[in-house]
Amino acid sequence: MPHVQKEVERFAAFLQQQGLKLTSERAALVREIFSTHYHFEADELLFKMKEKAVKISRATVYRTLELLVKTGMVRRVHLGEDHYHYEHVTGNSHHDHLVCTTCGSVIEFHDAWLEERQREICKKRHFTPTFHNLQILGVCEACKRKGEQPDAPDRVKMIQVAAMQLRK
Amino acid sequence: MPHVQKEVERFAAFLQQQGLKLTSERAALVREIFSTHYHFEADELLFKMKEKAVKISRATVYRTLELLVKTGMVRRVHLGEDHYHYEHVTGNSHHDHLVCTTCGSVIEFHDAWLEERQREICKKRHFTPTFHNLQILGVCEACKRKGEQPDAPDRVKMIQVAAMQLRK
DNA sequence: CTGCAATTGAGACTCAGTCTCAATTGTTCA
DNA sequence: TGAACAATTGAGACTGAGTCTCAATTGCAG
Repeated sequence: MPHVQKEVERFAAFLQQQGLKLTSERAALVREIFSTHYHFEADELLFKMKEKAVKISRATVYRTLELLVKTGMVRRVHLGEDHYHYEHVTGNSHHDHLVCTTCGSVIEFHDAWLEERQREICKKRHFTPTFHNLQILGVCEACKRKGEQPDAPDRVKMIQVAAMQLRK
Repeated sequence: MPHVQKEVERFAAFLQQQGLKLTSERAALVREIFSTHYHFEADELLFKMKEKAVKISRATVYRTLELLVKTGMVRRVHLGEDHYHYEHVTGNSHHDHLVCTTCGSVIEFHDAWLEERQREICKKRHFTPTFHNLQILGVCEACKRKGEQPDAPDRVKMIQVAAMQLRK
């Protein structure tokens, strides 16, 4: 990922401008976040850092995510029915999510028409939108084809278990 | 609210059909839920029942909400950036939400065009939708007019405090 | 190189929500 | 009507994501 360094610099610039410091922990987190494509959870990030033997505390992970959300480099999203997920924001535009309730996979999509219509709805109600969040829950093609197979051991659950053990 | 009794009966029918029982606690909760219009939180409901001197435990509140969600009489929604909220479902159709991030007020809306477009998007991706959740966050007309006033003590926070004290 | 504000880690804490289990209650059937 | 028994309840322990505190550490401006 050649862009990662650029993202670190973007964050550094923001920090400086706010009178904040670019610490090694913050840089490491940004590098990690921007070198993967997937949506992630805070604990999952914590876990990955431990795996790489980069020691960063839970508190710092959350604090850094908060800063990144403030800069707009990371977005907090609801997926499915659970707690928060995060996704990094690169130049590319806003998108929404199709979430498979069987396997947890996420398909991103963007639809200009949908966005435009939302703007119209807001205008009609004299509401000034700043952000929106649309998830469509359902069943993805692969799961539908597989039919009612017993729940596969899924990635999310495995991560949770791993994170729990770490916590000790 | 003359409809409330009808809702209790609807729930009773569902329970019977599942071999479950209509207890006084369940009936009281349904009556409470369907005699208010607003979105509510589980703890808020618990609090209201205590206020009315109807003793119902936290566990029962959550268990009953779960049943009501299963019947489709109540819907679980994300509003703003927090935990869950619930809303009762009467005959009327699905709707989405405009959520004011300043005062927490919620405007419901329904737009057939939006819904139709979503169906098309799903079809194109071979995704079988079962449900969706759209919130548009922003600033409502009243708050915009008031400008940048210091945060008013809001309803949500008050309820949380009250609920916390109860918990003891 | 120094000084100091910003930052960190460890772990206590919060809070919504879940689970357990003994005691209670609604319903079915005689 | 009443016995029998499964479903339900309440109290409180527990969980897990996220927040807070504070002493020790670190980045950076001068």
